Amino acid sequence: MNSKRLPKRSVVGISVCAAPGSVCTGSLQAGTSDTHGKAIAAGVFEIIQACKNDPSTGSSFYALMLDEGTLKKCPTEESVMNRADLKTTVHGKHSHAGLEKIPFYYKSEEGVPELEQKSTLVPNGRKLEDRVHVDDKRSAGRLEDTKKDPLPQSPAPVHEQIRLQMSSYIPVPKHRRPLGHVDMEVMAATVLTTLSTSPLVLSPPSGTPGADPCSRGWKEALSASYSSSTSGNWSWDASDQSVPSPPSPPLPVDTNKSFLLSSQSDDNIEESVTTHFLFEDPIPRKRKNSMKVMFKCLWKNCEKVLSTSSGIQKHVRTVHLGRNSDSDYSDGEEDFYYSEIEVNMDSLSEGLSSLTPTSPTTTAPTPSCPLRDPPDSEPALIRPWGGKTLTPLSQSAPSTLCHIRTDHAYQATVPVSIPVSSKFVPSENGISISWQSPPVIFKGSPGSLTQIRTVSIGEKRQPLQHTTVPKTHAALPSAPKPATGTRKPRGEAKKCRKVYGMEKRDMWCTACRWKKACQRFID
DNA sequence: GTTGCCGGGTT
DNA sequence: AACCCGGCAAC
Repeated sequence: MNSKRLPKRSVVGISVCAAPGSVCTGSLQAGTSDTHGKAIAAGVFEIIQACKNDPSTGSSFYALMLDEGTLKKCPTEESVMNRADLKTTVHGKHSHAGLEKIPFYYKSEEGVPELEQKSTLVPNGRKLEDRVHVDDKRSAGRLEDTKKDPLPQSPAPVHEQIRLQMSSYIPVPKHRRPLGHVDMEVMAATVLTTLSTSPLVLSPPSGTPGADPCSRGWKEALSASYSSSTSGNWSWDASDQSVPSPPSPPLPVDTNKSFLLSSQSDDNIEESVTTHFLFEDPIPRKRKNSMKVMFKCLWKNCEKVLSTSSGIQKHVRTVHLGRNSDSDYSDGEEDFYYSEIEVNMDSLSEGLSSLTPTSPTTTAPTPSCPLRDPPDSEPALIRPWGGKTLTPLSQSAPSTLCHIRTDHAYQATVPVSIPVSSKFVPSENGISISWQSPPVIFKGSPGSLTQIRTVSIGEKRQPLQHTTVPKTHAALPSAPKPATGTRKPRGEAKKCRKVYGMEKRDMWCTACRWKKACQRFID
């Protein structure tokens, strides 16, 4: 993928696995073609609504729903595994590593399918791409064996074959209109609810070896997807070394989102909730604690943050993608250009509360990274703390936070008060926040956040070395500033006035000369 | 009273 | 943005 803008995606697959006795759902969607453009099961779309293990029989049940609305029940995982139209495998005896990330199949704009496998956990030492190919070949071969039809050209035969292969299925009226994704999710929720009431679910057995890794894998997959969707840096998990350099803006693809991406609906919040419900994601509970999910535009130099995904989608679609603002049509491409972030609303409100006329920081300009040296009015004075050189990287990244430790930097506040420098603008799409900081995940209690300032010890100060702000630095939404309206306590360090005296006022730092907070002897 | 510095004004 | 200063609050 060399292009910065990823091709449109049409299909996303998500693996599904379940702990013994547990329930999980996900979508498993057969693509229209494999990585070589070979058509397999074109048009077949199905979702594994749920699966659970039956320890008494050792088998698993899979509830499958085909795109025409047929709900099927597969008594064994093999019956799922052997499905010719499945591009990916559900957990099985041969994938005991448990965690599999299913490749994301993107359909490029040229119509040439591409495999965008971003993250691969190799269960059996095999690359997942290889695995997919093998599976595809195996599937194709099975088709050939059974039907003597080398390449099924239409979905209909495949469907028929699926029906033949299924040991049982739950019939659904065929004349039913094709399900929308929301309907599918509702149905999935229904299935989930049904299954979750099973005693097997309520008292999961302690471990069938074959299924246990699945549970772990599922949890890990969830965890990985969540972390990747909220970490703010768009690196994949540690096992993922095959990620190409991310496009600009980075690609926020995670499992959950991939699940959602199959939908063209604008109402992704509801979907998200549904998804969380379906996945029994602990995230909502976590977020109850004043954590609000915001959606941040990842477009370069765009810091737009909206409270709703539809809003950010519309923003991306209209502002960056140049789509018609009237049209709600979404091909999902916008999803690449925004990410989900968590905002600690407590911190935010705290920051907002400081946006009062009495706030001493409201006029704080956005931290910037001036490359130039400040005009040095004191050539004889050694100032190791001033005039540091910034790397080109820090220049090119406007959102990169930089410490400014020049004598003129008194106006540049320490970049910690993100909410303070935020603009909180209500909009029709929800709350819009614009800030000049990188995507930040606010985690942990605000009380644990401390304002980081360069510590000076007397006049022997080390050159500023942590130009690149540590990650923890960015996670300082609301440095516990003194209560709004109160002054910053007077520092302990001597200031230029005391050090140099009035007679050497020209040796003072500029801030001191201007009766600003001393920048040379920072507390 | 001294000192630090915020807020605001001027250039 | 750089510069300046009134005024406030902590010492």
